[in-house]
Amino acid sequence: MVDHNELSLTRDVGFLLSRASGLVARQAHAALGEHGLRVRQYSVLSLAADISDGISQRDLAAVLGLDPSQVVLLVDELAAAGLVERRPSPTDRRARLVVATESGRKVLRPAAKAADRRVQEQLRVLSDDEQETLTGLLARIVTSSPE
Amino acid sequence: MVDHNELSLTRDVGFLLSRASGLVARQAHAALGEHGLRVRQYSVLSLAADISDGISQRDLAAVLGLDPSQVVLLVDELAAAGLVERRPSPTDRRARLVVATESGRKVLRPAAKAADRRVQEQLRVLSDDEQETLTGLLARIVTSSPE
DNA sequence: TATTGTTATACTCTATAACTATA
DNA sequence: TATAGTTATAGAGTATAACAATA
Repeated sequence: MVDHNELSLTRDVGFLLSRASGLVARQAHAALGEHGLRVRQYSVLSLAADISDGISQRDLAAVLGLDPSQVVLLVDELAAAGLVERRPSPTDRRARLVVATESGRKVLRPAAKAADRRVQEQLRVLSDDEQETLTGLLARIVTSSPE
Repeated sequence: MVDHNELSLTRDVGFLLSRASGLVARQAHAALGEHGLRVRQYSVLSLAADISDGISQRDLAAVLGLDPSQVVLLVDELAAAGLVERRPSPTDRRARLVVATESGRKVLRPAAKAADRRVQEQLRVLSDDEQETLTGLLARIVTSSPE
């Protein structure tokens, strides 16, 4: 056995972020899998459902922190499953707006609930206030970072 | 453009953890790369250096949250570079203890400093107190999770 | 029987470069 | 010239299963 308090990694923010993220992602992945979604697909579908006019793939990539080429494949998969569709942008003939279909919204709602329930279970070591604090700190890191 | 405040993902802990972790890992990866290390290799080397008697691969896997089979490859790479060595355990002939070599410690120190500097730059949106709070919250999530 | 380390495999994630069509 | 989307590729991360040696 190993005493965690002796280890520099135990106080390393990068390591802790990676570990915590991995643990939570694993739970989310398991919960979403029962609804036929991977985490990445879920996040794309969630964004497409949030923005009723549709969102360009470029904006999807920016919000998700992904390369646009990765978004293409994710949207391909969701479109093949009938959960989103690509519509031509009325203002830019290069762009294609990704919109959640009715079927996509029907899948999204219970999937979101299932994932949230699982993640909440895992975060129950933190009080509601502490979870709020964590969310706020993480959001500031994310929004302050360029690119 | 997209207004972040309208999006459910912007308040999703799992998403924020994944984004923040990715952003920090990218910086750490860039800084460590200049010292010939990837993030995973760095964390193994750091643990091996912290525990002077050596640490079994099984314990490495447990602390790092990795599968033991992944640790084999990481230790292979570090051993090939002369940064760690595998010693037979005096008490268990199945186990092999991973120990940092003198050369490994010489690589580790500046690498750790470079990575820390880069990550600190990225986290400068948070005060020292806030960083402490974040670290504490993350540590509780990690240590409270089974497996 | 269970555990330590190992090999193997497959899938996902991440990073990059290059191309097309439009702006 | 620059941008939106696309295709292609390669390396790294992650998840499993199975096996030999040892406990």
